[in-house]
Amino acid sequence: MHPLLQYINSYATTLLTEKDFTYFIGHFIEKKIRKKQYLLQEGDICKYMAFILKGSMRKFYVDEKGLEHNVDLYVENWWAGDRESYALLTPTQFNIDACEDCELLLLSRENNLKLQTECPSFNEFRLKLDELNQIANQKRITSTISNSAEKRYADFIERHPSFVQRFPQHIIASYLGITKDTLSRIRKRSLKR
Amino acid sequence: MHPLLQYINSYATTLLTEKDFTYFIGHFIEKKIRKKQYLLQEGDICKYMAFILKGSMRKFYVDEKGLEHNVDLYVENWWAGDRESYALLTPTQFNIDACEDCELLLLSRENNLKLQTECPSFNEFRLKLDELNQIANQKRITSTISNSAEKRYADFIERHPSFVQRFPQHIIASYLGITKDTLSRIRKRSLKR
DNA sequence: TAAAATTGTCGACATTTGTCGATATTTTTA
DNA sequence: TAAAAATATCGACAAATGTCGACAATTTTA
Repeated sequence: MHPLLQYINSYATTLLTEKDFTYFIGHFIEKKIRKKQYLLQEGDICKYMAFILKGSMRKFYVDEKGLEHNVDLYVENWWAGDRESYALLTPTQFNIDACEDCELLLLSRENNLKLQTECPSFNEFRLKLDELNQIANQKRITSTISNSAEKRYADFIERHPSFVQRFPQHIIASYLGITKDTLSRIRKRSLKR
Repeated sequence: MHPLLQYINSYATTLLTEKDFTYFIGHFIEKKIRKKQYLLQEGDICKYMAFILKGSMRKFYVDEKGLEHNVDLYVENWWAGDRESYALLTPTQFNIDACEDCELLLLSRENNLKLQTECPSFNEFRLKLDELNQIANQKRITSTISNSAEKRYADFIERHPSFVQRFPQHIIASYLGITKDTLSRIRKRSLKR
């Protein structure tokens, strides 16, 4: 089964048939991008939401001092994009690039709206996904405002065990809001226990 | 016009008529709660999402040391509740209480689902609200992981100027992930400029 | 209105985290 | 395969933030 069909149906109560899926998938554009290539760059309008079939990506912004801050990490079966820019058609402040070679399915805003009206399963899926997303954001915010760096890293490992292998430490550190040096110390300390 | 009708219509493209609204509002329960009373307590299932007509509330949890961490602040025209518990019917780890006397409109999960299927404007509104919510969460996460306490407080004032008057400092401090003492110092420093 | 609770501030000190330059190792590129 | 870039670690020191006890001012409660 196509991974996107499997994914959609894992969220919907009324399943998409293989036949409907053929129509459905026609609204997506296949795209491959190689490691370090950009899907989105600061100043662009985010034209597509990208469903990741294979590979990993990160979203980051560059502050006044020129430092990168990684705000999101993505792997298979996640959506990469800047929702603010996508919805409001404003220039994004973010960059998204590939951390590993990627296979993506791009969905434009127009096709997104089209599927929303034409395809009830997709609509339901969208609501469900937003719900889960909000739950995940709540957890991340809660952890970030109330825990030490050490506890945040422990939470991170628990929530995303595979990420530890797939993203370099300095990117994970930035995602957690700490420096690579601090993360390095935390890991060293944790070995001693 | 009823504030909830005004609110819904500010998000929907197809407006709710006054007549439809009469049916619509029938799905909500009016409730008043006084300052310091609880809407939700740790261990409860969150049965209702509460639309705030008047007043202010906070969502917080109590850590192992017995310290409160304020994860969300709410005022008029916001929704208070724990979405994870509401959607998945799991016991919540959060508490929600009133910071000022409140007038609320409660929407049960059943009525929520009912409105979703029966009322297209509500459905559209829900999607739109989730979208804005995610954008706001992205901003909060970005600020929290990449800025100093001082900059986070400046961001907070910019995004929620009225909150500074309506919530005590120690609650705002906790919301920002810093101690009341640190916030007190930050405010003192900022006076000198 | 008096007592109690809440709120905000402060100073001294402790702890956590950041900064920077150096270096070793691994991975990528030419 | 050699050179370059990326990654991870380290120590010394600096800066930011937390902890704690005290206290004054304000608000709430009885």
